[in-house]
Amino acid sequence: MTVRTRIAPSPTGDPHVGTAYIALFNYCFARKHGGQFLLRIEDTDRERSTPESEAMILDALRWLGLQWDEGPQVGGSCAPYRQSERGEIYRAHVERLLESGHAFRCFCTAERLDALRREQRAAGESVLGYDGRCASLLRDDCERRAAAGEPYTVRMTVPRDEQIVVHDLLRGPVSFEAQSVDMQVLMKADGMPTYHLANVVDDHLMGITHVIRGEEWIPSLPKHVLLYRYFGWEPPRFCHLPLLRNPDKSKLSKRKNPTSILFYRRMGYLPEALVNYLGRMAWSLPSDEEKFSLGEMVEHFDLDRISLGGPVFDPEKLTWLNGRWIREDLDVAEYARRVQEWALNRDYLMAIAPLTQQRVERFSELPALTSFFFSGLLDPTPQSLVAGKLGPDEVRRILDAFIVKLDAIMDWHAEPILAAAREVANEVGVKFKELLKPVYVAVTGRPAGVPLFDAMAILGKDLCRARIRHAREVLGAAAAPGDGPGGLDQEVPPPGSS
RNA sequence: GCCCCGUUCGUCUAGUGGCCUAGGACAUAGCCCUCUCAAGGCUAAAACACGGGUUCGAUUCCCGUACGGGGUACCA
Repeated sequence: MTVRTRIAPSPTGDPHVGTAYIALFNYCFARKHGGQFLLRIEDTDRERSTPESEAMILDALRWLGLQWDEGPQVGGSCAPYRQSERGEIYRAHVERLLESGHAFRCFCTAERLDALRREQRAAGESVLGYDGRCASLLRDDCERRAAAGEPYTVRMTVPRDEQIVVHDLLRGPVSFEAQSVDMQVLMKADGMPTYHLANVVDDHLMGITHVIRGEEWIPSLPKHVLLYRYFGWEPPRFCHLPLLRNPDKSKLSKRKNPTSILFYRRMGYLPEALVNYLGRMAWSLPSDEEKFSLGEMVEHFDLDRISLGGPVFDPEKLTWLNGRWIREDLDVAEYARRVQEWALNRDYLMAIAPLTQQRVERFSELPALTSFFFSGLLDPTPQSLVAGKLGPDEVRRILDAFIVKLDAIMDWHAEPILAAAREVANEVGVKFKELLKPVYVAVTGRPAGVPLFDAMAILGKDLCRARIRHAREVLGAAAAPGDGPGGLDQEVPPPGSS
């Protein structure tokens, strides 16, 4: 049996380092065993999935050297590899479950489900979840209501009084009480499958032998094995990797740490170094040598060498590793070429040129005017950030609000960024012109220069976010005791990568 | 609340019952090298969460506790 693994990102945002981390382990495992590594796009969430995000994720994985054998842009015998294009397949499989009585139509409204959850929580019930009301509906009635156009979802049934035991390659047997498993929705009212259904159907149809994914999926393991059983399929082997963490040990999130691969590229990290560092997360070479190439990782890859404690993603150590790659693996010519490729390339220079041409009288003025385009985090002083008419508190509120607004921008161009800034000025109740001053310093490190929003568009969302957040921290530290940075730490799960 | 997973220096890790006086690395501090700064070299401080078993012997195996994390959606 040929080993087949996959990375199944959902295109709902920037390419996440967590996705690359999971992809890396899948890639290494497949390569090590002479198998194939597939890429599948899990875009069943119509609200949040975008083609731009998908393109960035594919580009980022390629940049890291994690080329897939089958998937979008490559093709393969199991095409299509985009779930939004596999609707017929899921519908047919849902039909099978409906026929066999392993699934039922549910006509409950979102309101009722919300109320149900609230009641269950208030009553302190030990098991939360769907109460099974529609499970007992008569089949004919259901079909009639469905045919009449009443919206419905399809849920899976769950057995009672059973221990569901699943073997995880790293943890051994993991067991669950069947009655604690929710009657999961398999097909949403819009006709799209949920992750649980699509994932099982696709993994089977695509011949996936080993599902290597994040630990966050362990709780839904029983649903998945139940589905394999209902379909009469042999389940793949499961292996759940520990999650990458923030310094406070919570799941890695962009609020607390830059998580976009684009950010690391923009900061001047080498793909070799980033892959190497991700390979050091929860894994080690038998020799314990810290610096290794993707090829070396493949050669020595062994799931048994994975440690289960969730590793904290440490940019400082990544930086040290990157330094080693720069000075040990590039000759001078290659080093120069990489630098050129990084930011001294024609595209980047052409983006910057129109902003500077009217503002210089000699080329030698260029470095000072544009240095922030080639920098990482800046070091604005508290004084420079509050140099305008606004007080520190207002500046704090501006920066906090701006970060939130920026996060919501999908279409990263000057106009939406400008619009966001105007909204923030309104909300905080300051003049737009006054708002501009601290933001300008936070993003460029200087009080004035090239047009701000064009510059931000070029810099990219992550670097802007990181700089503004850094400026916010600078201000927080300068504040009175007890007035530390606040309002920044609301947790939002990063896009999952399964 | 309930379910599941985890726990070696601040951080990444080595360690699969005796080789452990627990090793390496990042970060920190000191020294050396040196035209500056890096890099490099040397040194220092720094960990087996706790309590019970099992065993001649537990960092390593089992149980419990504590702590951390994840899940609990018509998101993945």
